Amino acid sequence: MKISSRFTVAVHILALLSIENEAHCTSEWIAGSVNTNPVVVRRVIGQLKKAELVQVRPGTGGAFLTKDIKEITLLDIYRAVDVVEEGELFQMHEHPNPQCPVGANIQAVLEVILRRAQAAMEHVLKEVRLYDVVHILAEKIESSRS
Amino acid sequence: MKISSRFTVAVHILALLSIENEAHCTSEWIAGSVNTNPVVVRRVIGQLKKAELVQVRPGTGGAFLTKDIKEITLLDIYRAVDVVEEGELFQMHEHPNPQCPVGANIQAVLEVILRRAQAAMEHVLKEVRLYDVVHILAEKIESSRS
DNA sequence: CTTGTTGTAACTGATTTGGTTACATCGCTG
DNA sequence: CAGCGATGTAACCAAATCAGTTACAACAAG
Repeated sequence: MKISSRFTVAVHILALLSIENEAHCTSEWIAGSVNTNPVVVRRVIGQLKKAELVQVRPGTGGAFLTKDIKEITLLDIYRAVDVVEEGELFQMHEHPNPQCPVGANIQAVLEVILRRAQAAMEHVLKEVRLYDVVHILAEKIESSRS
Repeated sequence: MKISSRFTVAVHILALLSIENEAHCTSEWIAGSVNTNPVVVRRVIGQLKKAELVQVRPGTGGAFLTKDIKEITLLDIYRAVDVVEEGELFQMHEHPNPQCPVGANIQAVLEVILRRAQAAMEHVLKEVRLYDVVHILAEKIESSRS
């Protein structure tokens, strides 16, 4: 089971908006970079708009960032695209037998541990800013140009 | 997107085998505690067998642990049930445009970061032994008995 | 030989995902 | 003011995955 590519696509889009900030970034153009369908891009951008990370010029089109890339963490993006419910990365089996001592208590025990595991993962995302991604990306682009 | 309940079910099963180690633990009996179908239990036990965490008495049936519960970590169980491929918790979108500088490089940049995030999560699982789960569980059972 | 259990295959319905078509809406521009 | 290009959204689809279920051959013990 994998976390939906919506998340990595969203990071791709935002990095693109940052690096190509002069361009007219239409959904079709972005879709060309991601290699997907423009509607998929618009759906993701819709979620990023709700999270107030981007705006779209009405009528003429084209998306752009609304925040400093130092102010956006990967966790913000991850939350924006709603790819994992808060505290529910791990699925529990519903209704274990309350008559069984193990069944009655296992969920509570696991919940604490698994939330901690999920939090550790999300903590890493929180520590990485879009700025860092763009920065590393720009370095790679620069060095591959030579 | 959630990680399959196979994992939490597997932990439930192993904790049960440890706590009720005198009982004749058939798949049907275990299914009664988990509240699922015996075949689901057998499937999970099949994976736990491959990982050499349990054995099943042939013919007469009944599963039992083959290791000390201090020697089994939640990560071992998580790997046994094969619920997330190694290093692939996050799905990337295939074939971003190599002509686009961002498309050509974004994957490599993200991979490093996302592997780190996944590793952080799995590290927490590695630090928790089945022993710890059983221990907390036994405490809860004891206190709820009063 | 009968009984109880396992291992496995096969099928199901539900859910999610990503892709696609279609279309109303809205600014810009000629 | 009419046409063009872009957006937002609904609707539908195929593929994948899950968990549940039925069915059955194999096996050990009594």
